[in-house]
This record gives sequence, C-alpha cells and structure tokens, in this order.
Amino acid sequence: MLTNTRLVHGQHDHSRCIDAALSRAEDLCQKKNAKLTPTRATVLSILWQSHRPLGAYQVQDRLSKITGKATAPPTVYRAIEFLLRLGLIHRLPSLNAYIGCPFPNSEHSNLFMICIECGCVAEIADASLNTLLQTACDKTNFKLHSQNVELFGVCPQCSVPTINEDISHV
Amino acid sequence: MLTNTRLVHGQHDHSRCIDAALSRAEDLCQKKNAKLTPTRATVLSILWQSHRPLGAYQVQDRLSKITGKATAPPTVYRAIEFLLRLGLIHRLPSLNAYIGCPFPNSEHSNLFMICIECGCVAEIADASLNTLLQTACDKTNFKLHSQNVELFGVCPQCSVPTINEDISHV
DNA sequence: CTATTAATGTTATATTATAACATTACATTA
DNA sequence: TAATGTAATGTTATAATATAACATTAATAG
Repeated sequence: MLTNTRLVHGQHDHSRCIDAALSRAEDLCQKKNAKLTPTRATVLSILWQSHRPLGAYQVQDRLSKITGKATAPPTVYRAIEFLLRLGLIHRLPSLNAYIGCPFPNSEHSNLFMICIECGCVAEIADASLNTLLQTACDKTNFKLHSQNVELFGVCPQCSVPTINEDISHV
Repeated sequence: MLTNTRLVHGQHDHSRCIDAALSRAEDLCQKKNAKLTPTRATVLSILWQSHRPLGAYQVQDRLSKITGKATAPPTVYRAIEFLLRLGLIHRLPSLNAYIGCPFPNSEHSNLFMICIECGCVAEIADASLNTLLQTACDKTNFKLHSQNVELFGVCPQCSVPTINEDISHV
C-alpha cells in the first residue's frame, strides 16, 4: 500500500513536498516530451501549497497574485487540464477541487481520504483494492477503464483532541 | 454482493422498476415519518425513468412538462435533497447527476459502475469491498464516515457487438 | 380556530466550467 | 533568415450547476 498519509497528517517540512513535486513534474514532462511552462509550473506549485485541494477559482486568485496580473478562468483550466492529463494532479469530483498527486509515476487507485474536519486529503494506491474492484467488474462483465474512490471521514490529526480542547472542557 | 447489474444491462419490464421504487419510497417515508409529497414523488419517478442518471436541470425540464407549469431550480434541488437524505437516490459527483437507488434499505457501498458508452449506471453493495476500505482506513487511523466509489468502463451490453454493427462491417 | 412548523414559490445570484475566436511564442525547414 | 505551422496563451462571453434570501401557502398540533 502506497500512501502519503503520514506526511499529510504529520508535522513535516512542507517545502520539501513542493520541491519534490516540481522536480517529479519536470522529470515526467521531459520523459513525455511535454512542456512545463511557467503558468503550468506555477499552478502545480499552488496546488502543492498544502495538502488541501483547491477549487479552480482559488487557484485563479493565487495565480493572479503571484504573477501580478489578472488571470482568466480558461488559463487556469488549461493548466489544470494539462496537469491532469499527465497525472500530476487529481480532480476530486465531490469537492469540485484539485490536488497534487504524490506519486504520479505509480499505478493508481485514485483513492482519496478526505478529512471532513480540516479538509486535508491523503491518497492511497493499493493493489488489493484494485484487484477487488477488478473482480467485482469481472463478475458483472463490466470492462473497467478508470475509477474514483473518495472516502470521507476524520483524519488522525483531527480525531486526537488537542491540549487546548481538553482545557476548554474543564 | 448485492447489485442491480442484470436489470440495468438486460431486457426487462422497466415499469416494474419504477413501481417498485415508488413503493419502497412510500414504505420508507412512512417508517421515517417523512412526507413523500407529489413533487418529491414525481422527481423520484423521473429519476427512475431509466437506469441513466439525470442532471438537476434535466429533472427540472421533465418536471415542468409533467406538471404543466414552470418549475424553478430550488424546487428541484429541494426534492433532490430530500430524496438524498432518505437514501432513495444518489448523487454521482463526477457527473453532476442523480440516480434512483435500487436498494435504499440495505447497507451501502455507494459503488457505481458507469458505462462510458451508453451512460447507464449499475449500483453494487459489496461487504468485502467495504471491509477492505475499512481496513485501509484503520491502518491509517482514518475514521471513515461515508464513501463514493465510481467505476468507469464499458457495460456488458455495450461491449457485445450488435447484429447491426456486425453487418455494417461487411 | 390559531399558532407553529413544514413545504413550496419566487427572484436573484453564486459557483464551476467551457466555447469561440484572437494573439503570441516557438520550432521547423525551405 | 523568412515563411510556415503548431502549441500556448489571452480575451470575451456564456453555459451549466447550485444556493441564498425572502415571500407565500399548506399541514398539523394544541
């Protein structure tokens, strides 16, 4: 089981996440002969600024601020489309939001754990899950092409009461 | 494994699907002390007119035609919200669309097989899948509340060439 | 009855996404 | 290097999905 759960829900030097994501993107683009233009790279870095997904218009705001000039929706959606096609980001349909993919080079389960408290999202790639889904499809003669698995719940960080919360109960 | 796959992908008397759905809805509403008003019942029947999901504005069009007077979006969304809360219908986030639930009284997997050819959707409730998802969540200390599993592919009907298609190749 | 709540009607608008066409940047090669 | 084609971006407008806010009507309990 491949996952970024520990990172998402634990203390860490997040700048390394961003750097790693950009570096993976450069590699992948080179390999696939795709161009990671400034706009695309900036959008990717924006989507990596935290482990929370962002809506297209949130991305637009940040992009405008970073570049210092107004950005129109198509600019954002084009960059998003490019990054989606390369598998560098994912769309979370239930949230109308986008998030960086932590392992764009691996086999995907497209399985997301979405915290309904803090909004953070961890991704999991799990072979046994994929097998089971494939089995269910085989049983019913359904030819599986792709999938989207969204799990909603409370992440480990949010289910542990903080010291402040404890005090507030006194 | 509980599923309506055979029905969705096979020849059947669909009026029985509709009747059964409405009758289940009446039972459930009685049990939960909820009111299945004419608008709500009509919306439910609209969503059961086929095994393809409908967008809210498609529902609106049909509702207007059936009642003979203009319907505003809130009317539709309210009925949808009511039916969603009772578990009588599902929302498919990746399609922004809604579909009747074939087994509103059972434990759900919220697992959908969406045919990318004909658009039909079958639902599956599978205990082993739920167990596996729960296990993945336990491993990462994620408290699972709900889920949405969308599988995209080609349904049995669409993967079998029809006689006409065979002939057209001659 | 009438007070209260639930349901629906109505108007306006927020949010998400794309169409269509113009312009610019970049690479290729004649 | 000028001409050409293609990819990327800019620009304007609008489509598609969903909700806010407030008014009215219907149903129900006391």
